[in-house]
Amino acid sequence: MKCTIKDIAKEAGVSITTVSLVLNNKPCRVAVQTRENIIKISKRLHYKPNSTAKALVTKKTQTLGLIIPDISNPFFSELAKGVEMEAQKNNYHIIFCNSNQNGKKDLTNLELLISKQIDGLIISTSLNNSDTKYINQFNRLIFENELPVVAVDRKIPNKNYDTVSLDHREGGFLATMHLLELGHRKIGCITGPTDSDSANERYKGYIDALSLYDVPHDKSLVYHGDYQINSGIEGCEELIKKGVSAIFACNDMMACGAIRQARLMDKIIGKDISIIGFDNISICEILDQPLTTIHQPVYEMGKNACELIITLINEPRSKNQLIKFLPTLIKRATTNTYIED
Amino acid sequence: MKCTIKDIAKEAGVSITTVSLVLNNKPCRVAVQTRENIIKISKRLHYKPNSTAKALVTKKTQTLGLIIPDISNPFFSELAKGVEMEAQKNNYHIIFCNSNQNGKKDLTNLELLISKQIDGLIISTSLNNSDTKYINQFNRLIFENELPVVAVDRKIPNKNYDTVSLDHREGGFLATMHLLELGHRKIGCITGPTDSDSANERYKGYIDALSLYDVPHDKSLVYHGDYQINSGIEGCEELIKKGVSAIFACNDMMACGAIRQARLMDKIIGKDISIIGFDNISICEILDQPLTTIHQPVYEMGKNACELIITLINEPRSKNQLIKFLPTLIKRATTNTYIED
DNA sequence: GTGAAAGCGCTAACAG
DNA sequence: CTGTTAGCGCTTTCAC
Repeated sequence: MKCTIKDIAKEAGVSITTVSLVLNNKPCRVAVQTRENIIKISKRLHYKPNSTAKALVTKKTQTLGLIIPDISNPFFSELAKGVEMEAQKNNYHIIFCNSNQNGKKDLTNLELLISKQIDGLIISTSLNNSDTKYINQFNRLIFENELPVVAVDRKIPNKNYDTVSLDHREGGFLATMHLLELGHRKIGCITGPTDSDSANERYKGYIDALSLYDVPHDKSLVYHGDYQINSGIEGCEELIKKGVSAIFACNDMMACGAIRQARLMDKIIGKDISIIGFDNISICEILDQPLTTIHQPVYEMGKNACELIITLINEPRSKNQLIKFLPTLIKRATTNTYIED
Repeated sequence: MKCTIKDIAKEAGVSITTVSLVLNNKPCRVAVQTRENIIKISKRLHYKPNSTAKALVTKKTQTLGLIIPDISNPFFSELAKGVEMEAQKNNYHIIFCNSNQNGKKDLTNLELLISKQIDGLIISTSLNNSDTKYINQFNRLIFENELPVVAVDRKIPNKNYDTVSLDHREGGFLATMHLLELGHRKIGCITGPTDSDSANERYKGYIDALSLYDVPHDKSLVYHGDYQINSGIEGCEELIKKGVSAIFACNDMMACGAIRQARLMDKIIGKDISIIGFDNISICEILDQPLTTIHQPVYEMGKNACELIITLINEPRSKNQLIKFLPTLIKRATTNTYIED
């Protein structure tokens, strides 16, 4: 039932070498007739080469590892899609591992993937700057095994691998500029968690834009959130009390919370108050008042990371790349021109 | 740098057999001292067994294939998470493939996965009943390679593999019963696409509930949608005109559309009209008026599918299983007691 | 207690 | 144009 290269060789009355040569389209002069015969037989027998055996000798598994914090997070599932689609196109397979925001798991997953002889790794790490012990072990493993690595979204501490990420600062800038251009001057900001680099960058972009418009940076208009819906609600309440006419929420979840709260306070969104989010999660469009937000080209980032790792595999000495994608503004219904009251 | 069993053997001054024995904890009498020495050396050298080589001899790769239509769909990413978490627990890895709703890709993906010697397959197929040619090839491949298979959510046409799915009919029933119990009698239904089994089942559940309450099934109160937001909008408009006091939308996307439309028509949701969805996608909670809906335990389904495939791998003769998960009602803010006007 | 040797399915020199 | 042979890294009988 299961047939190997041997069975075909026997059936065709040739050596396994010849079969291997033919089936791999090697530039080798095999008589057209033998060639066709071998192909015919391999089809009849439904021959499927054993990639495990092949990998053992070629040292190439055509398999990539993908380590992410959580596949059920829309950001990462979209990323995974981009990676996988590109991989499929290039005859690679993806083994994915959830690390569950647990830095230690990044390490154990890496060990297992190395055991599996992956050709390259794409990782959005869960390692924190404080996990020194794991970080060192992680980097040593990569080094010892000469494993090509591409970091996505978050860089690996203490080491500069090729990286694909988003320019979060530019995103924060874009969002705030949009509000400024609409005439708003008293603009509140609900930030993300302070230990997140990307959240901090978004916040920096907000400051950048304000200073470009010579708007003094009033720290009392900054509410420190945690990317969860509740901090959107609480932040919004506080900021409205302080009289802001617009709010930049550093992610869409918090923007949703802000909308909810603003309505509760009888504000009409897009009139009494403008709200802009960040991420462009799918829900933004579905809302009965679609959310203005900053879009991250996540799919493209995944695709790109995959392209990059494949290049790295084929040209190990290619120079280190640091690709930053640019976010874009998606204007929808929650932001509008400032009207003095 | 990369070290094999041989290196350890040489270093320890023993044969590779002994090393293999020790490192695999084989019930073999190896002197405690040699044993400890081998373990120490393998640690020092950071030995990582080559699973490719191991697989070649054991015929087990500890790898599972996961074929799904689209990882970026929240349903499937949640499913994938359940599968992967359980796999990790059992020392299996997951190779995932998107088929992009393309039945033919199910086939090519399967071929590649077989080449990779996966131990088992979990699949939510994109094959339609009409793809006879591919279906037959698909089923033949599985059979010839004696590959353990678990179908999730959607069954593979023409063949009864072990299956993990949701009782969609019960879900439709639950949703409609909820509305009936609230006193509604003129209940509209926005269905899913007619070629989707699960959509049809949900609709059947709606009919079941109506008949239980002796409410005649008025076909004019059924709007045939396609699971997209727009059919929710259009369906809602039509149904409101027909004077329904409640709507069962067969998925949450359409329910969102319905809410949008109802508001546009100046109806107060939960008062003038009750709306219930299906799926419990994450957005339901975030909405400023959280959606009442039917929850599918997707994560558990993934976990279960993984458990099932592992059982199947270990006990190939275990009897065919057909696991149906039960949906649950999540009461939130969009449904309420019927008030006569 | 430990080792020699065969072999998993395949590729790749090297011969002929 | 085709076959012989060695070997990838590991497990597993069987012998010592």
